[in-house]
Amino acid sequence: MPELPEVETIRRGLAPLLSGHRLIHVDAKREDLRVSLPVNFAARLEGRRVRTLRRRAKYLLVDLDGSETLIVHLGMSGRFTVHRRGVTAMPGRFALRMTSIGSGSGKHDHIVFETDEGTRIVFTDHRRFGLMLLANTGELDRHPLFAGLGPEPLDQSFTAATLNSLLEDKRAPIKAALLDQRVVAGLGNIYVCESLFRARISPKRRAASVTGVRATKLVRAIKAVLKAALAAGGSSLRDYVHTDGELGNFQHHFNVYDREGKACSRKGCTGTIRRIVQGGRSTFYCPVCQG
DNA sequence: AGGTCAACCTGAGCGC
DNA sequence: TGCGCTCAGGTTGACC
Repeated sequence: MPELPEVETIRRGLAPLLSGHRLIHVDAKREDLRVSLPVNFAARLEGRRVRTLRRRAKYLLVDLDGSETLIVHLGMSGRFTVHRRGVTAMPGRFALRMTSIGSGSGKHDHIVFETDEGTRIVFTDHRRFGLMLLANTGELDRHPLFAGLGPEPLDQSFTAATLNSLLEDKRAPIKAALLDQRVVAGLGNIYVCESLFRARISPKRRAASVTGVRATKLVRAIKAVLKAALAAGGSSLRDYVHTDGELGNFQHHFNVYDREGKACSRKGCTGTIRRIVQGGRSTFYCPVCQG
């Protein structure tokens, strides 16, 4: 599930449960995620108080007292489930499952956090492409995971001029360039496809040729798509269908993603959504709108 | 140097 | 019911 809108939705959902609270117990049932957990991971977290939750690109950053930050990446299948005593729902929408049963004993439940309120937050990741690391809060910008990241697409500083300078000289197709986290940080396959559709730019177009009005439209489209997805609480796909809490519903607003063979949704367009493979990943687009 | 692709891992869905 | 194949929201390291 996790591109920028999903990670941000999770951040907003977890923040009130974690900020200002102490981690009383941490249970690392499995250490071999994409990167092995730091040594003594659980022991290093137990007793620490959470200051704030931030997000950079698709990373969730949990600032702890003692100037350390827990870095979390959800990979392809990572998710958090919240279990509160007797509580089965929370206001608002997030891509979190709220339940009072079955806490943390599933086959792919890898890490369980318990706070001083008795809230249990379970990290589940069946493909184990996610990661959790610890780093000094003050040195995050220089951390190898963050040093090369491009701008946040929702920042004011992300403009057509910014995008232009990032794309010049790039011979790769615009689709591949936008997936490159060094160009823009936080976009994934869904929102790249949706943004290119909204800007009516062919995914096959050479990145360096996206200039002028095209760059302006693309930047606007990226921001609009991300904001709409955020307002919907992100997208919930596939393995999320069995969840029993409030979930994001942006998947119902997809114009191209996973819509191969379906009619283009743009009014008056008679095109059919096509699926092609670029860089080993599916691209969905309307050959009429995005010719 | 930059671009492309396989690999990491597990499960779901499909055709037979 | 089961086998074999393809595909999945991401990232990275090896290769041209």
